[in-house]
Order: sequence, then C-alpha cells, then structure tokens
Amino acid sequence: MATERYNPRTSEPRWQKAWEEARLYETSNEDGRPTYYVLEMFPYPSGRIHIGHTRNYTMGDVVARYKRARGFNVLHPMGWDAFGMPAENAAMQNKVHPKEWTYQNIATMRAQLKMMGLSLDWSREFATCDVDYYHRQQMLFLDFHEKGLVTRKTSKVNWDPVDQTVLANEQVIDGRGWRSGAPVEQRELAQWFFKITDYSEDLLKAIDELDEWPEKVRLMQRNWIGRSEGLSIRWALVEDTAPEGADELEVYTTRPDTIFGASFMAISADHPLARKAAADNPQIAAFIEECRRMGTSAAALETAEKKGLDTGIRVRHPFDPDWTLPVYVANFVLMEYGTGAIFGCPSGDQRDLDFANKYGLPVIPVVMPEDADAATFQVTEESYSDDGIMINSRFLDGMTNREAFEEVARRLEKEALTGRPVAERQVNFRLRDWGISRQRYWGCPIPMIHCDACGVVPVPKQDLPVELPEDIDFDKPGNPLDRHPTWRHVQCPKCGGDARRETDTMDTFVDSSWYFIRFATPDAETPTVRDIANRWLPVDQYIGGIEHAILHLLYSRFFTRAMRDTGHLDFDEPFKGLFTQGMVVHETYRAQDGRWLAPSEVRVEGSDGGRNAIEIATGNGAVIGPLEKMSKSKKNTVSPEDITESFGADTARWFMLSDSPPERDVEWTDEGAAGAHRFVQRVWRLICEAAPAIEAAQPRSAKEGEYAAISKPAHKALKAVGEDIERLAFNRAIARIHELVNELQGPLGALDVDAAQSARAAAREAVEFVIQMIAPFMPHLAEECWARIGGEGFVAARAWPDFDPDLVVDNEIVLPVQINGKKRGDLTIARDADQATVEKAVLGLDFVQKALNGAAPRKIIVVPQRIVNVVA
RNA sequence: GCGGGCGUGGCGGAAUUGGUAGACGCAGCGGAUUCAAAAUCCGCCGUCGCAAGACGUGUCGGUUCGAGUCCGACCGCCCGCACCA
Repeated sequence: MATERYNPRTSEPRWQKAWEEARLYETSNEDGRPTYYVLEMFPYPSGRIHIGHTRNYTMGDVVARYKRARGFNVLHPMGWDAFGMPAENAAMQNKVHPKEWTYQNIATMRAQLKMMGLSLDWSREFATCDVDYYHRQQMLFLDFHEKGLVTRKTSKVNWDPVDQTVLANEQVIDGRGWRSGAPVEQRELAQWFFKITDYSEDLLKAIDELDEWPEKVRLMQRNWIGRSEGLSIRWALVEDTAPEGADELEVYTTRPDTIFGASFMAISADHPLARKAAADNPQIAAFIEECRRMGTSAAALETAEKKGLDTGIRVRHPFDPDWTLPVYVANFVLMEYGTGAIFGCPSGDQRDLDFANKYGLPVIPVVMPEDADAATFQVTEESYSDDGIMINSRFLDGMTNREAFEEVARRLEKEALTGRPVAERQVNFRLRDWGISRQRYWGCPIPMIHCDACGVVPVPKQDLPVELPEDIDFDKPGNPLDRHPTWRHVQCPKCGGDARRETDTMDTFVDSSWYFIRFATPDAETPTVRDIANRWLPVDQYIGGIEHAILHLLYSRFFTRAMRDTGHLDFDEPFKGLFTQGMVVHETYRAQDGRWLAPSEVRVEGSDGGRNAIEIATGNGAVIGPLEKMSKSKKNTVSPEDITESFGADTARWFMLSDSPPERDVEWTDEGAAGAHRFVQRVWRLICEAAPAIEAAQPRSAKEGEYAAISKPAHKALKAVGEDIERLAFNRAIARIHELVNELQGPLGALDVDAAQSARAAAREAVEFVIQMIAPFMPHLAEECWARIGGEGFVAARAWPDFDPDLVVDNEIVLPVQINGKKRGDLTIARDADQATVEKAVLGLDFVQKALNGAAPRKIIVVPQRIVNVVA
C-alpha cells in the first residue's frame, strides 16, 4: 500500500480539539504528585504573535511535555502583560478604546498560539488589565505601604517627553526611554517609590545561590546593584570661608588610602553647600544653572567637558589642620550617589587628574606599582589606580594600599569632629528605589487619596478595586485620568471631606512582577493562597529574553521578598532556573533605491559564494543584507500563520529548535523549514511502513531475543534524548532522534508481517520510543503515529519509558589506537578487558608492530574504554 | 575605559569537559527509480594529494603520552555597564 503523505492541516486541528476536550493540560492544585512549574515570559498583546514568541513557547512546551511524561504534575500557564503605552497610542491614532484594542489583540493572539499545539493550561489564563488581577495588585500595594515598603518623595526623575511619563532608572537605556527611544529629561516630581533598596544586600547576596541562572545575568544584576565598601569622611570647613550655617563637608570614598594625594574637593551642583554658596555669589549660581541645563543623556555626558568652579570655600585635611583644600562645584559629581561630594585624588583617578591639570591643582603620587622606584615615580598624564605601595603619605608609607585603607579607617574612626567620629565605614549601593508612578491611563490605578486635611490616605481595602473609568478621551496629550470630570473626586476615607484620587498609575513592570505567582491561584479573592503558592513556586524553569536581565527579573526578585514580608508566601526567590533564549533572525533585502523588501518580494538564486537576490516586481537586482532580528521596519518577517499553513506547527517547532542551541539566535530559512518538513514525512512513512508488522505485536519485554540492530540504538537514543532535554540541549536531542531514525530505516524496512514475534516486538518497542521522543517536539505527528500503530489513549498522557541499562552499553568496543599521539588504527576488544589484555592485543596489531619496527615501546597508555596510545 | 563571552568545513553547529575533530541538519556533487518531473532511496562531501600520506579548530608560544578543550601573549568579533567617587 502506498503511503499517503502526512497532512498537518487536517491532523493538527483535530488533535488540538481532542486534547482540549480531554482537558489534558489542565492542572489541578489537588494533585499529589511532585510539582513542576515551567513558564515562558508572557507576551505583551501587541496585535500578532511573532515567530520569536513561538520559539520561546515551544522550548517551554518541550520541557512541559517531557516533565509531564516523567510523572510530574506540570503547571504551564499563559497570560497577557496587557497594560501599557501602545494601547493608548492606538487609542489616540485610531480612536479605539485601549481596553477594546487590548482584548481584541488578546483574542487574535490566543488563537495564533493555539495553532502551535502548546500544552498550556488555558483555564488559568488572565490579563494584567483584568479588574480581578489589578484589584489584587492594589491589595498588595496597600500591604507594602503598611509595611513601609512604599514611599512618596519628590526627586529628580527621568521624564520621557514623548510618552509624557516618568521612567525608572532601569528603563533608561543609553539616556533614552526604553520604549519611545526619546532622550530622557530630568524633572522634579512627587513620585511613589517601592523601597527596593531595603533589599539591596539581600538581593545581591542571594545571586550566589541562583546556580541555575546564566552567569551573564547574575553578573549584570550584581553590577546593577553595585555594592561598594568605603569610608564616609567629614571634613571641617575653614571658618571664615564657610557659608552661613555650614561647618563641614561629608564625602564618600572607596579609596581612603589615597587621602594624602587629595588636592581638591568637588561637590554636585545640587549639593546643599553649593546652593548656600550660590546664595550670595551670582557666578556660582550661574554655573549651577549651567550644570542643570547640560542634561544627563549619554551623548551629553560623553562630550561634556569636566568643568568646575572654585567656591572659595576651604576644608581642613583630617590628618593635618594646617593643610587646606579648595572646594569646587563640579559638573561630574552626582548628587544621587554617595554624599554628592568627593575628594579628588588626581594621581589615583583619571578624571580627577584631568580636572587637576585643567585647574592647575597639585598632583601628588601616593600609590605606586610594586616594582616602581619611589624616588622617580611620577604621575603626569595617566593616573595609577591599581593596587600598589604607599608613598608620600606620611605614616602610610611602605604599606600596601589595602593596609593603608584599614589604617586610615582605624585612625579616623577614633578621631572626633563636633562630637562624632570623623569617619565611618559605609557600604554604598548603586541601586536606587523603584519609582513606579506613571502619568498614564492604561495602567493599574494607585489606590491612594490626597486630602488637604489628612494628607495622603490609603484607599481602605473594602473599597477596592479602584477601577479605571471607561469614559475617557485621548484628544489631548498627557494623562486622561487627570482630565476626567468626576473620577478623581472622592471623599477622604479619614475625615469625609473632599479629596482627590491619585491619578498616576503603576509602572507596568509592577504587573509582571508577580503574575507568575498569581497563576497558582488565578481566581483567589486574595492575591495568593499561601500554601498553594508555596507548593508551586519558585518557578522551576523560566524562559525568556536576555533583555529582561535586569528590569523584570530584578523587580520580580524584589516583589517576591516584599510579598514574603507581607505574609503572602514563604520563599525568597521567584525563579529557580532561568534560561535566556536566542532570537529568530532572517536575512534582510533591499531594493536598489534602498527600500526594504520582504522575503516574499525577492527571489534568491545561486548558492554559497554566488547568491543573488532579484526583486520580483521589477526584475532588478536586490542587495542581500545581514541577518537581523525579524522586524516590521526591515520587513524580514515570516508569519507563524504562513508557516503553519504550508508546513504545519510541528515542522515549525522542530525547525526552530533543531540547528542552533536554544540560547543562540536561529536563522529562519525556507530550506531549513523544508528540511524539517522532510523529516516529518520521513517519520510518518517509516511508521506507516512498519505498522502492519508491529500493529499486533506487544512491545518487547526485557532481554527478549537478540535484536541488537533495533533495540540497542533505540535504548541508547532514549537515554541520550532524555538527558539532552533535561539540559535544554534541544538541538542535540533532535540530532539524536535523526540518528535513530536513520539507523532504524534499514532494519524496519526489512521487517514484514511474517517476521518472528520477537523481532516484531523489538520493532514495536523501537517505534514506540521514536513516537515518545518526538512527542515533546512534534506532538500532533506523535499522536497521529501513535494512532496509526494502534496505540491506546494519547501519547501526550503516556509515561516516558525507561531505558534498559544492559542495552545502552556494548560488550565489544572499538578502541582507537594512537602511536605517538596520532591515531593509526583501532582495536575491537571486550569492554571490560583489563590493562594487560589491551596492551597485549595492541602489540599484536600489524600497524603497531610496523611502527615499532622490532623495538619495545617506551610506554603504553591505556585509558579504559577510551583510547590507547603507544609511545615508540 | 571597566566587566563578560566567543572564534571549529560553503553554512548552522557537535565533540561524554584533556582521549578517534567535524555527529546531526542545510547547501552542493554523483547515482538509482521515472517517458519526464516531483517525491523517494543509495553514495560522496575539511584542505592538498593518483595514492600512501601530510596538514587542519583565529595567530604565536607553552604544559602533556595526547590540546578545539588547560596556561601565556597577540589578533578579531559580539554583549553588558559606564562621570558610581
């Protein structure tokens, strides 16, 4: 019987429907089996699923299906990160309500995802813009507030002039807004903050324990938190130079050892002392104004000259009251870090050196390399900031700079200035509190009320949720909640008087900081049900893009701790395993006039050295550009529907995981996809051809018959593929499956209905293994094959078989034999042959005798079951 | 500038962590089948060489019986951070 081709277009929807009717992927919280929680970062409902999403979700799905087969109660949910700016932009441009736009996108994208055959528990689905969800988020906010983890303060903030909203530090990339790309401005605003800095030390320390996270992400978080140990030193002002009411200047330094190399002090333009000095000095006031205007964009900082202005104020050196140093206002000192003031040591810091050279300040070398000569060592154009030996530093001379650090700290801690120690050891962090106020409509309202009489009053829990009003207009820029005629007017819960609602909404990163916890109990009245959250979390395997290395992943780590401390759960870290996947990239094409061309608009001819692209519409040559992340602007996109339409979801899933390791980018090529589809058909043919012989057979029982040609490769592959999936080495697992199918092709083809029962049993087992192994990757094909050989139930509900340890080892092995480290042949010998036996056998080999030419070998190295090296 | 990662065939990549370099796939070449094509199947496929063999994992050096893997120097690419005191 000729085999019909496998048709994914009819098969895939059929199995999707069957799984759904059987409610195969719905997970129960009552199930007593060990839990496994696998999660992919949920998507923003932008409108359409991108091919990159499908690669991401396929990875998670392979893990989910594998773990399910391994007997785990698997949680694999999906939701929508649904608040945010694009919905408001769409509202402004297309006159659609953000809510309508968002839920429509979700419907489209849900349908797209369902076509991929993902084993998701859709019964737990929610969107962060669901009132049910943000209601609980407001509850959490109030709990955090009560616990002192929320503050309101006026501070300099990053203002995105395009999105007309504030951004957190983490959301400013190279001086530009992470979403709009506009250069960020500085503004003074009253903002709500989460006190993430309360956890600085803990967030940093715990990174050490995250051993299932990529090293790269751990490092980035460490750098972001930026812990440094130093000394905070108070310098006395010289009385007759000090402004009214000021008598000291506190600086933070990580290099107190260089204190004898100090030649000036520099303070931020925003420093109180600078403001005081400006009060009666117009020149200083003008300079401060200039610093403010400069801005803090990356470009501005790069080119900005290091500038300063002598305030006329002088300080006394803590070790020498007769030594006075000038205080400058400098444009490079940040008020936000340390104390907003530094002492400058030109010989030990390049920036200080440039500054000193510019303003003619002394340069005193105080640390020199160990092998340098103290008499001649000088610093002129290049500072020396490495470890070394102290010079020109009085009582520190001869010490290492680390010893000097301790000595200075010890002495200054004992010294007193106005009744307090001159210096204190201090740990500083780069991490700032998380500003969460956004001047936008489409976000979670902050449940707070401003009352003239009572100040800021939390909305009482029983009055939650604070719902977004639906009747809004987007005719003008800015926050529509501010302009709403009635919404903001409320009675003060405390005094009953007229009061105003907070009209800022929460940063959407708040929404994504705990959604993974909500999936445990998506319908609960409270944000979590503690025991159930504790049972499912932390997420065993989280999968997403590296772009969230800091933002989302750091916020989630903070949120988990804050929820722990407000009694919502009892664990510290949200994600046990983290995997950052690569992107799907595609060649780019450009017409001769520079227009971007879609892959469907060009015909590519030739191969390798001589590939040419031709624009189909015009017949003109086109330029083949580099591989880039698929994007609408470069038109190098391939839509998931097109692929599903022509090849089916299984082919797309298989191809996206086959060639490249999952952490690396994969190039989408039509040839590659066609190759994956060839394999789909090949498996189908193999199974159809084997079906008559194995349909009636029982799977092989252990030790039955000698069908090594079939059973050995099958068991070896089963072992290897399981290990590869555990390691998320999907490309290797796929290579192993390919190998097995290649190996089975011959023996299975030779099998017919009249073959011995034991042979047919071995074949049946091998075929079942193949089906089981492809099932996580190509679930629809696996079901179709399973049905074809008369299997019962769903493959998706079957247990992963155990390999037979006896079948994965060979009793006879082939040992490579080297002579002087070069392979000259091999030796077939019993696996457990001892050293002497191997040596004897090796010496008997023709090519070995020839090489030795009658002489005795100098040495024979036998690495058991690996290799033999004869040293002549 | 600081920190991290990576360099393997025409291409994506594999190599049990010091033990047969190039698994598997893509592309290519040859053959079978076919009236022909598609589909499929079989074979070849690092470089030089008729062959034996020699060379070969960015470059140079080192350790070792043995190096893609370890060490040192250099070259190149990628990523992150960056006035952080």
